[in-house]
Amino acid sequence: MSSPAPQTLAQAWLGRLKDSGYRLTASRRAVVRVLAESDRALNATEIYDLARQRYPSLGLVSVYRTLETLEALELIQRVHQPDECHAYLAAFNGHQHLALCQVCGSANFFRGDDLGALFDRVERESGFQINEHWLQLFGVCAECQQEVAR
Amino acid sequence: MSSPAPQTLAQAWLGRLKDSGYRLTASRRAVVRVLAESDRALNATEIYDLARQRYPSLGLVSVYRTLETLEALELIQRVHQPDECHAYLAAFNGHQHLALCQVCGSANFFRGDDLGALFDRVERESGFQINEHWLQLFGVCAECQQEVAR
DNA sequence: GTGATTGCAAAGCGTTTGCACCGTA
DNA sequence: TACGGTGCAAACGCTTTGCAATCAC
Repeated sequence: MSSPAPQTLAQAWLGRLKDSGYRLTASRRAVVRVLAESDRALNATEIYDLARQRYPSLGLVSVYRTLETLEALELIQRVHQPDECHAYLAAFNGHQHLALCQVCGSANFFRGDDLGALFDRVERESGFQINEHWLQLFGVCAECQQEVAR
Repeated sequence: MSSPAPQTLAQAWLGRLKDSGYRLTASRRAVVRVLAESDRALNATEIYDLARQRYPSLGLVSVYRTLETLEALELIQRVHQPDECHAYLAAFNGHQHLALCQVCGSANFFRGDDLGALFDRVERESGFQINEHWLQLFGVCAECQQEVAR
């Protein structure tokens, strides 16, 4: 039932799809590869345009349906930004947080171990019970800073 | 030119609108009052429904246009949530952060003084230059916890 | 008086649904 | 072969635009 050890993220996702009872089709492969290989969050239209380079007869509807499936399997996650809240990115496990570059759009996860004290304080002071949190940083990644410096 | 000291948040916003050269109309007053008096983030349709209780001939288009104006003046801010990213809330100055109740929807700001160390660490370890950040907590407010306990 | 603002209707855009055909397992 | 998955077209819901009438100043 279980697939062989995957060499790439895309292969791992395809294995998960197969193991979950989904069929491996050209449409799904194309969408999966685009998302698994991207370092920035992409919306449906962007994925559509990129994936059609590999598989021209892909339909936009299949992109939406594949996004829904991948999100349900927690392989990808939706990313909210000031002017774009329907973009998707490979999901990470555990409590990681996002740093989004405002120049190139690249997304990087970082650890947020130091947040515990803040959460404790808020719960103590306000009585608010915290179930979940979002922490996102917006700025300029190291690479883009070097671009500007040149 | 400047308006008298306002007694309420709604009056303060109307003063800012007037001082900025906007006319005070019944539509704007209705939208301003609804938003200034709400403790939860509201989207255009919710504002429309609430504001028409005060001013029935209000048009939905005016809600959208007033939201645009209030956001440009930084009197309100857009709030992103997992399933709703076009809701608006009174804006707070300085670096406050949001705690959103998943039961009643109420929004509360809290201080995040303790974040400096985390940001320093991220900048040092990754070279990412942080310009802005979003921190939102999702959970249950003190009032709703008591409701459940009853 | 006059020009900003309004509500209506229509257009626009991104997303979802219905359906007959296709291709994976 | 069976039925899950597809692409197309149409429907849908939210938001924006065009415009003549209105109303704040």
